[in-house]
Amino acid sequence: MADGEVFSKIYDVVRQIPYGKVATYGQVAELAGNKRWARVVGYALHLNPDPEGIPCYRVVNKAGNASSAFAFGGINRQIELLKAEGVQFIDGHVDMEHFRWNRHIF
DNA sequence: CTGGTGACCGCTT
DNA sequence: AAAGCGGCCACCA
Repeated sequence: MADGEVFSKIYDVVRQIPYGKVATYGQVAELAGNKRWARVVGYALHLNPDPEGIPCYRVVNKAGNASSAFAFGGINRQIELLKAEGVQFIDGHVDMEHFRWNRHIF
């Protein structure tokens, strides 16, 4: 599988996101290898080949706001799922100050 | 086959 | 300090 090596890493990183935490596209991209892949991360999640194994709803932009193109039944659905995990929201955006996945880069 | 886009972010000036 | 631009991957027309 020479094609999709980056995608595989992105999916792997997203799967490593713990329960009750959220990660940003840039952070996932950075953990995947390069920060510039943030855009690729968005596309990778857009494909979302395994929504059950890849909690793309735990991935939000740096602003802490969910993507407007969320396709899980509505943008609200993602917020509801995150709230169900205990993630706090401030004025409609995630409290990145305390719920951002604090993971250090290898 | 080529061009352009997309759920984004960091860096440079 | 603020604003603007580019960049990487894969898929569609």
